[in-house]
Amino acid sequence: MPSESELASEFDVSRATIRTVLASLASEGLILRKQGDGTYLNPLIREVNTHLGGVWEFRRLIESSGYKATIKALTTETRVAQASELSALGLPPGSQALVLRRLFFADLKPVILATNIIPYAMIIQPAGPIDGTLDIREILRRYCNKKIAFAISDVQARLANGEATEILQCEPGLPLLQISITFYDQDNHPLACGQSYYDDTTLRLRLVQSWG
Amino acid sequence: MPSESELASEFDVSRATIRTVLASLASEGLILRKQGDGTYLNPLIREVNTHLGGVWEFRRLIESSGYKATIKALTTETRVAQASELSALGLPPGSQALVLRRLFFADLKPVILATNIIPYAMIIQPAGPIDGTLDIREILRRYCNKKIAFAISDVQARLANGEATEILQCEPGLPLLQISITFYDQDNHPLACGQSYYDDTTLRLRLVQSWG
DNA sequence: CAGTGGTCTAGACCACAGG
DNA sequence: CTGTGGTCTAGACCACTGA
Repeated sequence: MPSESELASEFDVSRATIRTVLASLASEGLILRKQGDGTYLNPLIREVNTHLGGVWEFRRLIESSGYKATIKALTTETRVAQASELSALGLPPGSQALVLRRLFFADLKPVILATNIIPYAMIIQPAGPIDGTLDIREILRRYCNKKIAFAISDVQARLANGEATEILQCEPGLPLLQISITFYDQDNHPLACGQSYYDDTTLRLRLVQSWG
Repeated sequence: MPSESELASEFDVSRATIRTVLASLASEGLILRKQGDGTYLNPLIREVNTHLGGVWEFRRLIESSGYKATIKALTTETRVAQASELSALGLPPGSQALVLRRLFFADLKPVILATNIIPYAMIIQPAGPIDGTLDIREILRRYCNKKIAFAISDVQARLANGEATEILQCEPGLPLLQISITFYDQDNHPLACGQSYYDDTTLRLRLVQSWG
């Protein structure tokens, strides 16, 4: 790649500005920087589908694995939140929540079953019909006017239960990745949570980590 | 937290220097920054054991989950590398490799069974006895004079096989997390690879991801 | 040796939040 | 309005690499 100075003069900005951009690319492992030598593209990066732990961006994850991603909204219902959801979202018992059930396909194969829970009180009223094929970030932005600052996720190995085997069309007893995630805003308030079952036989969860 | 200007004058450096540090902390989700307001510590960060996808730093992972980490070196042998190892490491068929087998304990419970493969040709000769309790980064640095630039890992759910159930003292058929990783240097050459089985019943793999 | 990235300075202006 | 973080400039010196 061109040197920092060359890039700086090419785009007519200071070298410091170029450096901030390159630093963020390097932290994701997209480029490799060698002091005294130069900056190089990482040729292996095409094989990676997850950067910086964004394990829940399923659409991008499927597409960067070379499949066509389609999202099918299974159900959109309002119900009383369960105990685990109440504690994750910091809600009082009996709170209503919007539950989005979605299925992600890689090409035509169902690979991820995702359930997202949003406190009903957080949704801007009047709540029109919610587009279940949207990214969770976009849903929170559009229907709740909230912005995700960070998320905490648990990754576990779980056996497929009855419902998951049926929807994902897999054998009972197949081990699946279970991803439980909670999204927070900048004030540390939980915005939404979710639980996903990930069939890793077709779609590998592959991530890169770099050391500057 | 103190403002950028305050920190700059306190440590007698420029604000740009402070910003570099804070930016790296924010990218790991350790602090939350709000324009027009201030910088805040993320109080939830104690509950997270993995930052930036460092899913293979098992010692740190165990300790940050509140357990005492001990590492037991099971075996250290030199053998012909297997097909999957040859392809991961870019070696010709028949190459010798050093195989490190290690067991990680959380308190007294075995939680992670890790196997690391290092090309024999990469080890600085004469090879003394290798300390199997060292971090893989430290092993590569000390015995190979190599530095890891980045790593690519696959995370999958797998059923415990006979050997893993025995060593990890778990039920046969228990789903485990399988982490397959390859380490690379700055020139994109593979340095080592590894395969680990992770019992997530005691130790949760919990990671944070942030959006600036 | 010349050129690279790594680090740093001392300013500047802007967008934004809170009182 | 003041103070915050976000962005940027135009320099500087250093450590390191490769020829």
